[in-house]
Amino acid sequence: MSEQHREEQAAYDVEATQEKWRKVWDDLNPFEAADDGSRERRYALTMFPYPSGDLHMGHAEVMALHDVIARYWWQRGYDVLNPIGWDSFGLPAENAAIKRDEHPATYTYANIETQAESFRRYAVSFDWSRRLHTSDPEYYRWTQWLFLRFRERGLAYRKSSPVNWCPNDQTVLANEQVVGGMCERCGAEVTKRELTQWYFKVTDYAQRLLDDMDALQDTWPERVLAMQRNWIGRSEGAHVDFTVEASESQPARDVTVFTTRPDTLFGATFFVVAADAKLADELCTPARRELFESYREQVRRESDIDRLATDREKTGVFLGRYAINPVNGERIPVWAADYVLADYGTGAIMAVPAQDQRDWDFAEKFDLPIRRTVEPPADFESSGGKAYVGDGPAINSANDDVSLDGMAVDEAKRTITEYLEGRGTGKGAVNFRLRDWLLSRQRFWGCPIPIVHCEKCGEVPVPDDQLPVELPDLRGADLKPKGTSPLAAAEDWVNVDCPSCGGPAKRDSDTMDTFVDSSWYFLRYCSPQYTDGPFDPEAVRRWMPAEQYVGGVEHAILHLLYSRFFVKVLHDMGMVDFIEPFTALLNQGQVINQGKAMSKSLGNGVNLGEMIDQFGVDAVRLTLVFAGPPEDDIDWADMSPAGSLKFLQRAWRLSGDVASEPGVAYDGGDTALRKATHRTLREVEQLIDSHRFNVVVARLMELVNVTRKAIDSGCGPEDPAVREAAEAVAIILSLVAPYTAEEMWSRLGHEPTVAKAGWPVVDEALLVQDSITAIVQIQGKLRAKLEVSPDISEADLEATAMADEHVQRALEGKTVRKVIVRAPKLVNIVAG
RNA sequence: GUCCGGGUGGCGGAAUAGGUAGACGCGCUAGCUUGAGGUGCUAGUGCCCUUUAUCGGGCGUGGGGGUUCAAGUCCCCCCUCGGACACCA
Repeated sequence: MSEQHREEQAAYDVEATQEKWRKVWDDLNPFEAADDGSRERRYALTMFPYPSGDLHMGHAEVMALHDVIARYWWQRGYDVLNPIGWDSFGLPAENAAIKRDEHPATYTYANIETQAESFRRYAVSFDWSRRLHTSDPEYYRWTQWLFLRFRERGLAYRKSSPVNWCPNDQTVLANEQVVGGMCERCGAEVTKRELTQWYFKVTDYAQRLLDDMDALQDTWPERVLAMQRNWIGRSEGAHVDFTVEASESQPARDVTVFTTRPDTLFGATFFVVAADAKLADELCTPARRELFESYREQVRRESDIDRLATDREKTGVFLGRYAINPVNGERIPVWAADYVLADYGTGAIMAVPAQDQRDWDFAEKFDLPIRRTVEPPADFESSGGKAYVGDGPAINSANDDVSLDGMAVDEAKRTITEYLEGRGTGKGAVNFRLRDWLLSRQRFWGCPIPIVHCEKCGEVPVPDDQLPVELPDLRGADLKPKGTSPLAAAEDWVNVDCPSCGGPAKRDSDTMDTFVDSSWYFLRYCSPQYTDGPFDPEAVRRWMPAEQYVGGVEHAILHLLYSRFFVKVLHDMGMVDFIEPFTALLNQGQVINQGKAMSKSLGNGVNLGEMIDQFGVDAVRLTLVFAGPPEDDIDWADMSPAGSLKFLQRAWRLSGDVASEPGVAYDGGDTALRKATHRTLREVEQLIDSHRFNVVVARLMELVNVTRKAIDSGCGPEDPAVREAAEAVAIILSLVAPYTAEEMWSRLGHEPTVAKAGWPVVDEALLVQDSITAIVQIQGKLRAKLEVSPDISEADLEATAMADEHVQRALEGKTVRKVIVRAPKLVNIVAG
């Protein structure tokens, strides 16, 4: 082979190859779901992107991993639904547009086009015919429709309460969007505001959201399930009624507390109400008023971030009142403090300092009594013990009718709860941390809430036949956040006739949280053009639930919890027949650089476009898939896209060396190579099922290596087994590197597209091994390897092992005590 | 503090019905190719000892203990890194 020829053989033109096949694929359009019942259906779903800027390394990783699954399903002959769309409403687009003095729609749709083009170049096997954007009226019409149905079921309602307020974005935030006291989007410190807002009643579904996770136990990442359980925060305990004594100017009243430790009721030595709760205000005596109000001011000024500081000094004020402990009649002082949360439980607690560290700290600070009602272990006090939260016999816990003394915590809880229930002063209760989902936003770029407020009729839903309530254009208007929705200023839009009485009325001017849009998009994909409802129930029955959902762990709570909630409500409405939307979930890791998340401030960002320009789409995809297990982070600094490109060229070169004709019978081919090919195919099948894509690549590399050897120094390029192997390489490679695979396929004499070549049928006969390497251990240490028949008897294997010269030498002067034989793989000799 | 993951060569990572630790790749070393560099190709590469080269030996999966003929894998204790939640009564 001449040098020049070798040079030509050595590499293909990455750029030109991409150009060439892009056009061919556009014409072939191979990835539209047939949905005709001819083949078994599979739904491969990936979290749809938010249209800010172009695609980045993170997108590249998810899509590379997701596409391995989708493309494998195609090869296996399934009818695959692999749709794409954009989560195109939302604050970041609105903020960016304001900054650029553009309309959010202009900015958003321009970004979508850029991203769509990048996805096509990146060669993800999407069904482009089902593309959707949540900001299209055809889509949000049904978001509004769903909102109205939820409202009819009492699951969407308005209430006034203190809400999380982002002073920067000038809008409210759901609890889930406050991260560490900061706005999830912009990082500003979140404050509180009293506002009337729309909520979804997720709390009605708390128990079911928790229970139904059992079905996801083996197919969702444990940490996501743990985070959701944590967020739902179910705790069992009891409600206990305390009577707060009358003061000079105020009547007596009952106040209920929630506790998980009703067994410690005899140890309650004071009573605490959340300082920012209405209850504190109501209980406070006139004499303590001034102190209380100044304390409350101080609490309100504290942002959530201050409250997060650990080891904070306890603060509080006495409210001048006393509560009566229902089991021992004791008068205990009522305090207001900020360590009790207004929106958890009832906003009031019984304080049991002996068994709760927070109460202990408070008692110490304000010199309040402490009385143990659970006996700590003997060495507890001497080792500086404070609050004791462990198990132990109850002490000091008896009145004339009931005694807990001597009981373990569980038994004491049961006993006291029954006692309280019998007396009507308490009962067993379950409490959840989960709050209702606050969904209204005072911003422009979102789905309008389809409600009209009429002075006469009150809240009036916009009739279904008048949907969608479209966003007014407002081009040129000032969209800057002012604390009320910019929609409120669009007079032509806001002022309408009441749909009920025809009188003057105003539209609700808030828009919905974008998480509402994304809670049902996966259903819309099943029938994106459907006009009689949000989705065609038949289409959804055919495709849902999605077999595989791929996306980032950042949505572990928000999006995934809300989507689960939506599906359960739709199930109760009889619109879907399943209760969980996503059968399996895969959270890919992050792409980081030099040990740190990529960021502008660190200047360690890796530009996806540049990487693709330099190494090509396939090499970038291969690098991301080969880097490690999909759920682990990838440090780009440790990766070698140049090495990936090198491998792709090696694989590609095989296709040029195959000397047999397409369609040749493989039967007569070299058995060793055929075995390697079929073993690889079987292994790859299993590896993909268990998401070990990095190992798939390793096995593929091995197959390329043995094929290379077969060509150069084995059976030679004419052998049909070489063709079989090269074709298998192209098909496996098509899951990760579609351009190179297509180029190989073409050079092997086939028509496009390799993506639908079909997975080769594994010949079981070729998986049978003629011989197997048995190992011989002495004292558990490897001493010899034997090539033996796979069905060798135990006796024969032992005899062969004992006869081996290495074994003989190692056993010299020793007595064999015991021989363990596991035919055909192992012999272990114990000698001494 | 609580919960969830991890700790395997210089690096990314393979390997669990307990049975050859380090597959595959990166990097590195030597050689060939080349005017040079790169690419490409061949060989080697866990650590230590022994040997001219063989042959061979010892040690090795964060640390310590245990179960077992046999432990990266199972059990107990500890160290450590990462993530999530965090005054949730």
